[in-house]
Amino acid sequence: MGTAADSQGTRKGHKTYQQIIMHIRGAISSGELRPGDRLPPETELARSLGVSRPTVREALKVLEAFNLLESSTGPTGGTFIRTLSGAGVADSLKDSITLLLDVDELTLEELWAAREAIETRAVGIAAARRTEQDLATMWRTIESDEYREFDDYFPDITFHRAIADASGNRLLSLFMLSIHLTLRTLAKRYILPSKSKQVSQDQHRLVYEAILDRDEKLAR
Amino acid sequence: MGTAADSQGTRKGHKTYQQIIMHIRGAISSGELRPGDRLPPETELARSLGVSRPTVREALKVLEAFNLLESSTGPTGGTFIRTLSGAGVADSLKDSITLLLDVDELTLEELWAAREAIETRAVGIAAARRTEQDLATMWRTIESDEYREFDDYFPDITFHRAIADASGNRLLSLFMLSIHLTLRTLAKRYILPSKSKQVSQDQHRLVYEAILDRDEKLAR
DNA sequence: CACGAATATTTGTCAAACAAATGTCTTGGC
DNA sequence: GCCAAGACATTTGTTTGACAAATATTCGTG
Repeated sequence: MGTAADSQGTRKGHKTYQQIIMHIRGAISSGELRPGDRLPPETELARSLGVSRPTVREALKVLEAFNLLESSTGPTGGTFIRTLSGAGVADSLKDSITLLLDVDELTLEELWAAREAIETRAVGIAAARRTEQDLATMWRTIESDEYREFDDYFPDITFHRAIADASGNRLLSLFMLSIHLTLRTLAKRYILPSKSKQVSQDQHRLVYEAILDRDEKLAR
Repeated sequence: MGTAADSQGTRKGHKTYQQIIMHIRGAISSGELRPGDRLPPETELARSLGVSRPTVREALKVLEAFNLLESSTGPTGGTFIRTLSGAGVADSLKDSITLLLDVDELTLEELWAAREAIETRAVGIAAARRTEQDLATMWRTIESDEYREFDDYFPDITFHRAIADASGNRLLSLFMLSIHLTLRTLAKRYILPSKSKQVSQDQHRLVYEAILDRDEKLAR
């Protein structure tokens, strides 16, 4: 068996609501259910699955919490398959990382070091495979007005995301984004001393130019 | 607002069951509820919160799916706070990554490249700050019989985890573990051509000796 | 003393209903 | 004919009450 209990009861699932979770999850994995698709109403789902509505709902609420479904009321409402995105996963991951920090299963130093480690690699990869479009995006984030107004706490995020995206690796981007979201969450709790925006911006321009020159070492 | 919808309704929570999720989650974050603690029975919880039991259950099932709670029946049973661990988060993350792969929001190449990127950094950090105990653990994984019997598909996992652990960064370890769990899951689906175990083992010994010598470049 | 059955407790599931939200349709007025 | 306001229909959200299943404890009996 796995080192930890399998989340979502993906393995055993002898409980009814877990079987339903597996069922719907599998349908999404196989492409049988695609983003935008609408599930039958809960009562009908319950009937067709041969279970009661509360049991169906327990399953739906779990899948909803994992950003796989979304529900709304009304005639045009219902339960819909969400568009799966790294951003959604990163947001969930942010919650988990925040919790680990809260219970001291992780330190702020480790979080920061991980950010540095991943970003360093991402910059290296980005420098090697950058495209004109990536450069344009990065340049825009440095120049734009929106850049400064984006977030009082971490205006950096947009820029760092651009770097991660330029690496062309969506998993690294996901990890980076989750770390940044966590930092932003922390910043909202304890008002961190805001770094000088101008200094930050200058540093960004240096990194940008290094990537422009494909100079991996300098970029790091 | 956030770039993506906040998972678990952490933000708004105008739906009752989401408020309960927030409530319990907050109690765990603040340390009010600690691992091993037992929640009141569902009926009593419902009464004290002023809601119905199905509503309470929808919240509990979500928290259970996130590996924060576990339930069992019987007099000694009930709902308990789980010990939060990176392993649990990594396991959940594995499910999400697997789903992203299924719907082509991620490629196997990106997964593999991310593993390489993170591990490379982890090895570098590990080489710089390795302890005798870390070395002992790594050596044991190379030598032990258990090492070979651990998993038919990826006996590497134990060794790679030892590397990540030696980096002293639990977040990097978490990321690494989630990637390895994903690979193992994929390996179980499609029986991958098994790499030569002896070759793999020899490579591991080389990495080990490099870390022993604190030679960062060679380790990479 | 040992062992099995009754028992108590807690989660798991079911059933039927009402409340809230939200489009759609109808109807009345102009 | 057109438009707006209210009635209506549909779907999720929530409540109530009950029964089933699992399981540790207790009690009774050999």
